[in-house]
Parts: sequence; C-alpha cells; structure tokens
Amino acid sequence: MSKKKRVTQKMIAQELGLTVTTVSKALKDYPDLNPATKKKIKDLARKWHYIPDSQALALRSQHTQTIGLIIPEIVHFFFSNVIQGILHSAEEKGYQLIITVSRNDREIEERQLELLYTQRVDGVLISISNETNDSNHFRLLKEQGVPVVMFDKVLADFDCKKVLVDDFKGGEMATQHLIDCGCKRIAHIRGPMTPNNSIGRYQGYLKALTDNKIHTSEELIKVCNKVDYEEGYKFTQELLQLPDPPDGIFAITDQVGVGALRAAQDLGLKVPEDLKIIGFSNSQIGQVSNPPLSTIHQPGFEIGKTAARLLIDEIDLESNSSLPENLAEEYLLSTKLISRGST
Amino acid sequence: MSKKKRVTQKMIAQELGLTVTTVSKALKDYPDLNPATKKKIKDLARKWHYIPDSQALALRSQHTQTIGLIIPEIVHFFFSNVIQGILHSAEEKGYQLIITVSRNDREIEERQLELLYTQRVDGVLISISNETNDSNHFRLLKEQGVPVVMFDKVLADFDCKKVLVDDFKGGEMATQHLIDCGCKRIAHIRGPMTPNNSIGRYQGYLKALTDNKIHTSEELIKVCNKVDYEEGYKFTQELLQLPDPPDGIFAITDQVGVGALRAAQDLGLKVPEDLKIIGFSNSQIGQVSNPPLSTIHQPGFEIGKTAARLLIDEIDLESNSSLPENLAEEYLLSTKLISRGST
DNA sequence: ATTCAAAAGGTTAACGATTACAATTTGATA
DNA sequence: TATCAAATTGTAATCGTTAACCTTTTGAAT
Repeated sequence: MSKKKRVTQKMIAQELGLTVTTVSKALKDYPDLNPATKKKIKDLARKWHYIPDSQALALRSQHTQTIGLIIPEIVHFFFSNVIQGILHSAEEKGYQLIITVSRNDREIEERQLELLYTQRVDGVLISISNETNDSNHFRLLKEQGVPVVMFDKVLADFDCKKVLVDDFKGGEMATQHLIDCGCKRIAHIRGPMTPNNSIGRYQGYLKALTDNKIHTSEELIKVCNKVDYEEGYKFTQELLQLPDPPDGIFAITDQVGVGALRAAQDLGLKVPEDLKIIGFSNSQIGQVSNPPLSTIHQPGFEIGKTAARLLIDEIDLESNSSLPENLAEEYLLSTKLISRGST
Repeated sequence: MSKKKRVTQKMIAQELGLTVTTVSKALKDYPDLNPATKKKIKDLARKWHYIPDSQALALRSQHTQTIGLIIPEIVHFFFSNVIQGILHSAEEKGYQLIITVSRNDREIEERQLELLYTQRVDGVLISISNETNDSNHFRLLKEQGVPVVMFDKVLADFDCKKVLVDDFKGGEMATQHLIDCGCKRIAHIRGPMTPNNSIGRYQGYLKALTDNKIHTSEELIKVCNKVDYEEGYKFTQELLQLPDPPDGIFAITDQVGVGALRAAQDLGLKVPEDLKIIGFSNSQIGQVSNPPLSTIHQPGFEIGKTAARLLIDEIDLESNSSLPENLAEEYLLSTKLISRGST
C-alpha cells in the first residue's frame, strides 16, 4: 500500500541540496539563476512528475482558476448545451467548472451561492431559479467584488452582464412563420408569468399578431406552470374543443409543442394540414417527432460560450486593474427559425 | 468601488483583542474557552458573516471536499441523469463537483485526469472514453491513493469499484420481449465492438435467441459507429430491404430506435403491426415518438448516486484508516422493461 | 501559607508556493 | 589592492487555518 507522497518543491530542494526558493524560481524561469542549476531542477521535476498544488497557489494568489455555475436543472437539453459552451470557454482560458443545481428553489440557490463563495470561485455564472425575484443573496459576492454573469433567466434589478436569447424576436418569428403558413387564428401556450423569457416570447407573439392586424383573444392564450409535455397535451385538447378552434399553435417549448402535436393527432386532426404547430428551443425531441416539429433555434452552446468568456474577461480585468468598467450590458443572441414538417 | 476585504479569523481576533488561535477554537467549539469569550467571538463572526476559506482548509487538511467527474459527453440524456444522481450524493455528504468532458478522446481524458489531480480532488468518477483501452494514465492517481470509481463505461483491467447497468440482462429482456410479442425474426442494431455495454447488450440478445431456439443470422446484425438517429434510419432501411426482412428490431439506444421507427414508417410499414421495435435507455425521445417506443430503462440517476456514494465512502475510509479494503467490486444495477406502443 | 491543578488564553510550526529583500561569492575595474 | 557590481543563492514573511504544546492566572485543598 506504499502510498507515495505527492511530490513538492521541498522534496526536490532536499534532493538537490537547495532551498525551496531556488526550486520555485527555477520552475518559474526566473532569470537570475545559474542555467545549470535551473536545468538540474527542471529535470528532476519532470522525472518525479512534479505538479504544483493549486490549493497552495490559490491561498497565496487569492485566485482559484475556478468558476461556479448555478442552473435550475441539469436534465435539460438546453442547459446541457450551455454547459458544453461554458466548458469550451473555460478550458480555453484554463479555468475549472464547479456545477450546482438550484432545482428552481430560491433557498437552494442561496445556499449554492454561499457554497461557491466558500469555495472561493473567481466568478459565478447563473441562470436564476423561477422562484427568485430579488437579488439580496448576491450581496455577499457583490461586496467582495466576485464577478457574476447571468444568462437565460436573469434578474432585471441586478447590475451585471447578461447573456440572453432574443426571446422577443424569437416569439415574433415563430408567430410570423405561422401567419406566413396561412394561419388566421393562432393560439399561444405560454410559460409562467414572471420569467423574462416567457414574457419575451409572449410579447413577440402579440407583436406579430398586431403587425398583421390579427385580433388577439384571451381564450387562445394558455399559461403553463410546469412547462412540459403533459401541459402541452392538456391545453391543446382544451384549445381544440373551443367553438372556434385555432389553426396554429405557438408553444413555449418543444416539449409542450410535441404534447400539442400528439393531442391534435389523438383528436384526429392532421398536422400540418388542419393545425400548424411551432415550438421553441430546437431540442432533440422535435427533430424526431412525426411530423418533425418546426421550432426556433435557441443557441445554448453560444450562450454558454459567451457568458463564460465575458465572465473570465471580467475576472482577468478585475485582477489587473480595479477600474470600474461598464457592467450591466445585455448581450442578445439571435434565434433562428427552423421550419419542419409541422408547419 | 470599496471592495470590502473578506472576513478572516484574524480580523475578528484583532477587533476583540484576541489571537487567531482563540478565534479558531471558539468557532470549532473547543471546550477550554471561557463561554463568554466564545459567545463574543461567535456573535461577531455571525454579524460580520464570517465564512471559512476552503483553500486554507484544504492546504492544511489535504482534503478539498471536491470530487472530479469525467464523462465522454455532456449533451446526453443518460449522463445528465447520472450527474443529477452524483450531485444528489455529493450534496448529501458536503462535496462539490468539478465536471470535465473527454469528448471520447483518449488524450483529452488523460489531460483532464491530470487537471483534476492538480486541483487535488479527493476522488474521481469516470466513464471511460470509447477510445481508451488501457489504464496507464491512472497510474498517478493510483500511486497517490486517490480513489477512483468507474461507471457505465469501465476498464476491465483497472482495479477499482465499478457501477454498471446490467446490459446483458437488459439485452436479454429486450429481445425476450420481442419474442413474447410474437417476433420470429429479430434484428439487432448494435453499438461499436469494444465498449462493454454494447457487448453486453449484444450477448444478451444472443442469449435470448438461443434460449428460444431461434436461429441467429449475420445479416440481421448491424454495427453502429456513431450510434445516432441517422444510423438507426439507415440500417433499418437496409434490414427491411432484405429478401427475408425482420419482424422485430432491438436497437442499442432509443435514438437509434426512433430512427428505425421512422425508417419503417417511411417505407409504409405499420409499427407495431408489421414491425416491432424496442430501444434502450428510456430517454425522453422515446416517450414522445409516435407510437411511443418500448425500451429498457437504464437508471442513470441511481448509477450516479451509487457511484458517488461509493467514492465518498472510500474517501472517508481512506482518511480514517489506511486499511486496504476490497476494491474491484462490481455493482450491477438492474434494468427494467418499459413496454409501450412500438411492440 | 504552601502546593498543585484546572481554567483560559497564547506561541509557534505547519500545510505548499511565492517574492521582496538580503547575503554571499566572483570577477572586473580603477 | 581596494572597491563595486553582477551573478547566484538564501532568509523570512505571507496567504488563512489548525493543533500540539506552553504560560499565566485563579482558587481550592492541605
């Protein structure tokens, strides 16, 4: 079981009859060392496979090269893509990623934030929980000057960089697409009342209708709570049983959209002939439904990549100068219409 | 911009005219302190919102309360569930999770392993990349006594705990189910030749056929490379154009299964009447296909939960005693048949 | 009054690495 | 030869926290 001790500079110094200082300098290529000594040290370090201890480095430099992430849920196509984007940028700049999940619970979110603070992450990326509508729990990080970047679900009253999908335009595009396909009476199965993206998509929907002088109607708007397949199914059943049913449905997500698709088919309707449906997100689920679901592509990877990049830039800036830079910028990433069999 | 300094024990000590030692003792509830002093310290710590610095703790204790994860890809329903399970156990035991992705590349896997080592994670969870078939890169961790637990895709020749799905039984169940539904000629669209899980499922398939005295045939077995929707579609087209086409298909994943479903429908076949199809994994995609896909449930959450728990137990044991315990155990989690419209 | 122990707090070294600031040696210049 | 600077290595403090081991004070038992 002879568990070898981890190789430290001290061990190298002892072996060569030198001080830790000299070893440290050699490994960091200080100019004021005898090249011969430097070589000896480097050779031994390589031979013994010396790897610096990031804990010690962090203690001294006050930087951990680590960023923290808080998302509402992890089993989710969109967030998986976001994580992939974040990892892309993080790797590029030599940062590690600690992942936590808030389960859409304001209290857990607060605890995770504190844990990340304890871990001394250099910055935090967060997509806010649905329950959260104030930013008090960010005070600690703010005071300490730990940069925060919010993405997807953001807090209007918190002063930081934000990376968003242009939900408004996306909603408008989706609705306009239905109109272009000949729909006259368009329903919207929307998300909960508070999160910014469900509001944005809803407003885009209204805009498109108004622009095309189509009358909006209360009975054609359904509000999801859980935003899943079942709700899509249920609300579509309701919509199709109206005296004057819709001929187009814009669903807040692909999940909901596929639920709608299924409900329509179960009621004997043909999609897209009798009813056209469009979703939002471009998740796998819509690619393989029958017919495949038209949707609005939401660039998860790009969001993650951009958010992480902005965060790391801010971290690097922070440690170089302490100039107050312009915060509170919003980065709107554009969506793309993907037209498939359902419209 | 007055960036407040992080509260340390030193600051508390200064404020109260005490030493850091006393503060440390108070916060750790040592018995040999004047209760009054202890209270003063604790009160101030709370008031100033003191939070210990885990970097300093880690340096001293040589434990980071952090585990590292390496998976081949992140945008994946199964792995998302695994992560959720891992987070569940990690949170329970007060551990943080650092996530990395190997992109199924042996070299990246090696680098990630080294990075995790640098980060001084207390243990590593890994699902091996498809490319990897030796365990040389684990030597460093092994020497240092850093526990490793492998899950899902494991390395036979590496001595550590392993958490697996019972792919063999799963494959057998899937095939048996097709037989029970009346299939006489069953095809298998399998995964690549090396990973243990694709082999296990394949062998389960063979077992079921043999047990039921059904003749196996080379032409009914297709080998995937990328294991996706497209391959499922393509191979099913080929299978259905055979002189004597199959009446049942066991697909290695739900992705592939849905591809198969679609190919069959596009060729004018009715599922399940003309052809029965079963997948593997129980991913979302199969729940919403039309008809919904029968499948074998692969308990991602449980795998993650179990693997993380085993790892953390091993870490805790390691630091208490250094008794060599029984490694190399395999934990087989059982699968479950989910029968839906496609069979 | 003397002795001793419990109570309460402090000293110091340690974890691993970095760095400002010596200290020593060497060789060149005046 | 005396002086000084360059070359090379070492000393010590620091980051935040802990813990083994002292020191001082207090008061009780003899």
